[in-house]
Amino acid sequence: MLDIKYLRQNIEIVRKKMDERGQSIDFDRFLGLDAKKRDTLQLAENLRNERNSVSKEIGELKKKKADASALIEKMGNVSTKIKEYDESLRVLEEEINAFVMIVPNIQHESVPQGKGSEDNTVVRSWGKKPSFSFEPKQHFELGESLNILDFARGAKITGARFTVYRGAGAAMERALISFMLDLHVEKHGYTEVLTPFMVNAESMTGTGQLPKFKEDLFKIEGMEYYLIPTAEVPVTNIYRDEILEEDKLPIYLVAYSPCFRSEAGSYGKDTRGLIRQHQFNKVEMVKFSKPETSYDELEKLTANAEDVLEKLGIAYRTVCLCTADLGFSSAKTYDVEAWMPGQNTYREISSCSNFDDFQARRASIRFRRSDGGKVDFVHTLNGSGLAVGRTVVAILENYQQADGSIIIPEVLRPYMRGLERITP
RNA sequence: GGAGAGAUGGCUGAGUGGCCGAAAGCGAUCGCCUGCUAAGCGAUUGUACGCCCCUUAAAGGUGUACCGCGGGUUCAAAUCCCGCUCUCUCCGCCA
Repeated sequence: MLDIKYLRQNIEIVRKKMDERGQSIDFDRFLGLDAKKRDTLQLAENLRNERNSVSKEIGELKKKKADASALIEKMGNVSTKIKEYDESLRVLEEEINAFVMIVPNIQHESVPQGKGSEDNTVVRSWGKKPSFSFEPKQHFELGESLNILDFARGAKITGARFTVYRGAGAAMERALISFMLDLHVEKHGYTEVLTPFMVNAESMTGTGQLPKFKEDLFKIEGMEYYLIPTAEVPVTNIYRDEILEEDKLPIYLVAYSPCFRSEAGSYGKDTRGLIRQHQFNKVEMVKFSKPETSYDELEKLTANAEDVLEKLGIAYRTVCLCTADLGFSSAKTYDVEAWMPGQNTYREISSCSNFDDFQARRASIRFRRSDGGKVDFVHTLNGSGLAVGRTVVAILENYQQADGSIIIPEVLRPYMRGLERITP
């Protein structure tokens, strides 16, 4: 969420920024609520002040066995009035809170303006797209004919958008998870964490999934627990409601987790294959940074994601999302898109974002500056490193051979008992 | 699942209705002392929000709230009552 004080004082800037994002938000209503709240707060606090001092007098009178009944009666009325003010404050605060919770983040000045994904700008590309002497197949055809992906049985066991992996397919998924974790830990300086895969409502609110995106989540029946849509949620919330020491920053964490998404609103999209599943695996990088270095950290984080594809030898391009395509909580996002020959297109395989202090304010993650002891919000960042299922897709499609077999990228072989090729 | 105990500041820990935003100790910061270190002495040491001051911010002043969370009783709640959450111990069950 945005800083209410900042919002109050810079309303025109925020209005303009939200226009650029294609958001129409009733800021006048907010200003009215905010002014009314502060007036009411002032009245309530003045009464409390009176009650506090008179109550002290009453205590002293009683100690001297003097009569205090007049004061007690008067304070009874004051207390009733305080309760009334408190009630209207509660209502006002609820409305203000509901308002600020659905206002998106303010984009960084370097974010390109645009009206849709066609306005995202390509910032770089890497690698050579493979050329084939045959018509390259899509991953689901390859996976089914090699008997390593079983969509029909996934659908039988659970339903649409669930898949059974078998043999070398299952092994490749697991190998990728280990390979990615090892790379980020050994080469990029991250600490591995393994977190709960269900979280409570506070955690979902902290990272911005709640209250606005409830319909995208799976909720546990009868409990206030949700299945995580990304490890970003539990990992970022590790430090919720904490004040960190400046010398601990930046903190780099990397986590594997399955991700659960309802994919409401994407019916009919990517219905075949692994691209869009209700449950998929992901390795996620999360950073907690000082504000002054967070944009450098974003560049490094994105490079860390790209490094996975470079090690696997898969061509990619990196795009900077424009104002219209930016996620709710993000101030700036790079998507890394892997080349998928079977689909003859680039597909998103990682999304790396800087949230500035937007999540940190919601989740109350702060740090104490070592000079002066001032407490500030940290900046949080995260990025996929990478989406594992989509990486399997990229490998199958890029490394397919004329005979339908798949060459396994060299870096992955030690994680797959030395297997070099998947054959029918 | 059953029974019991507990939750106070960075940490330990006192506090059963007003003198408590909270003793004491530890830690930390600054200063003094000392050839250095240690010891010793003194001071400071939570967060949030409102208002004043101010061009803004900071600093400063002032008010309010916060003793796990949410309600209640009372002129007045860390303290009494109710509900919840979490932690610990014992029993049961269990990978």
